[in-house]
Amino acid sequence: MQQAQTSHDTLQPLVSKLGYRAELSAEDRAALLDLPFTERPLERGQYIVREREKATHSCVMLSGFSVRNKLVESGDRQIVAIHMKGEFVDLQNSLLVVADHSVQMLTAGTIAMIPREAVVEIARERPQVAMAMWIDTLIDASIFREWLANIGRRDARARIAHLLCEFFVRLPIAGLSEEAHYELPLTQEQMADATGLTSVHVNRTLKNLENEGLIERPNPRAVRVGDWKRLAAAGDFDVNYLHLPDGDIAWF
Amino acid sequence: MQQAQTSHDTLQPLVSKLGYRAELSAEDRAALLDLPFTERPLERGQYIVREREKATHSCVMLSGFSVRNKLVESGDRQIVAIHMKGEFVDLQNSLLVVADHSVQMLTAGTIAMIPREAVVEIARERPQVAMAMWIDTLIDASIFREWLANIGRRDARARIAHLLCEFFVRLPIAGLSEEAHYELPLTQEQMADATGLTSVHVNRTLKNLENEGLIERPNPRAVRVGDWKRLAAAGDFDVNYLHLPDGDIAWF
DNA sequence: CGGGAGGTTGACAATCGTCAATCAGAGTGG
DNA sequence: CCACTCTGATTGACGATTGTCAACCTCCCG
Repeated sequence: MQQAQTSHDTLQPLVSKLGYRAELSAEDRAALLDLPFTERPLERGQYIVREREKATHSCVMLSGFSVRNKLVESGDRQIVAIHMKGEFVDLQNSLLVVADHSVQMLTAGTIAMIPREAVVEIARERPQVAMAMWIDTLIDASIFREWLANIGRRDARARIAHLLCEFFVRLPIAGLSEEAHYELPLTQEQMADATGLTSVHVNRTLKNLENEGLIERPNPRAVRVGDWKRLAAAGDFDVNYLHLPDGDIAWF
Repeated sequence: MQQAQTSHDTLQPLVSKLGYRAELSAEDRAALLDLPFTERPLERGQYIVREREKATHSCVMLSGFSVRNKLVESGDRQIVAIHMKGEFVDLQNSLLVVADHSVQMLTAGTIAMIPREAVVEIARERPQVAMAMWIDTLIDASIFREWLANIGRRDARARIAHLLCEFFVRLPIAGLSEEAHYELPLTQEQMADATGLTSVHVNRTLKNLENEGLIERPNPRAVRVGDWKRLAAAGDFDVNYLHLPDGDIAWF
């Protein structure tokens, strides 16, 4: 079943992630690693799925960042989620058949494409795998809800602070940063699309957070958290919505 | 397993709904109807689950309306979903253990409370039921994404029009209205909490839609759709995100 | 060296929020 | 039947957060 060009461990990031969601037996893990897939390198800006198309595969991020976004009539874009290594990007699109949003690469990276039928089959055969994927979907939904509250009821300053906090927590868990600084994979315009603001206002808000010492920015894209407590307070940030396993939330 | 005071058909609205999501055998349906539950009448404003609490039951709406909401630090409320008859209200809360949002009755109504373990068990034993519930969760998430785009990237007029369109489509499917008019279960303040606006602005926006003939309002809570095409256009409304079975979307 | 994408800044406009008063309708007790 | 009260709807005046427009800057890359 396996593609020749890839090793048997390619899907390991996925297995690790799902292993947090539900107890998986050795057989469950082996079955996941044995899922058929095609590895595909993608460039920055490339589309994985387009709104209204029928998706035939589910994708797992192996490296790089991607976003899910929707277009509104005015032509404006709303980014509804950001995905990183190990995450399942469009279970929804392939199970729901007609995609209700697009998925686009934010940076260059690689994905593993798993045929829709293989996902359905493993879910049918292995209840614990199905449960883990279901819980993964539930956590996705929890993040959407938090974003709704963020965009609907917080001002620009809090929205940006909240987004920075979310990266600050999620990146190290995906093994993508250490210590208190990281490189943002988003342009200011993309941050605007994620927070319901404009790029101009995002720029001003970042400057503001910097002036007050909540963050430092060695360069426009790098963020160093100057004062975690104050940043979290400014963003009204409470990790609960990420539903992290106990071990990961020790210090937040 | 069944509670004495309730009939064997009480959960039928749930079975019908899940039956749309995936093929269910007669045994699957019987197993769902046999789920243990407690029927509970609730008053307007009563809480079913509170943020940060541990939920022990999943609830199915039997009558009335409920909302899921989150509070932000300023004390403002964001309504993230509205539920009606037949819908599973907090699968998420019970599987994720710690609730990331509250669930509150919008009107008086009754719910069926199913113990968390019974839900997990039926999902483990019956792959098709698990699949249906999973897909249900995916559709919930699709609605969250549409709301994100609505709140993040549309102006007040479009947000309100979109909300009215969503009710206009969902109510008859739940068997709760006919023809082109319905009674809104939301106060204007609640509409504001659902759209990220203020009640004052909701009021002005409704007047505006009325003046332009997109809707009529025999009384403040009743809505009669005056011109569906123009209302849908004003709200940038596209039913796709509700992922309705083909039979239901004929005329939208 | 030139081009382009993205970041930064200022002046100005507008959507939307705040505050506060008034109104309409439903329920309640006398 | 009539105050009385309470919630929700309505309206106006005013203010502010955020958007628009446009210029310029900076860095990277071919």
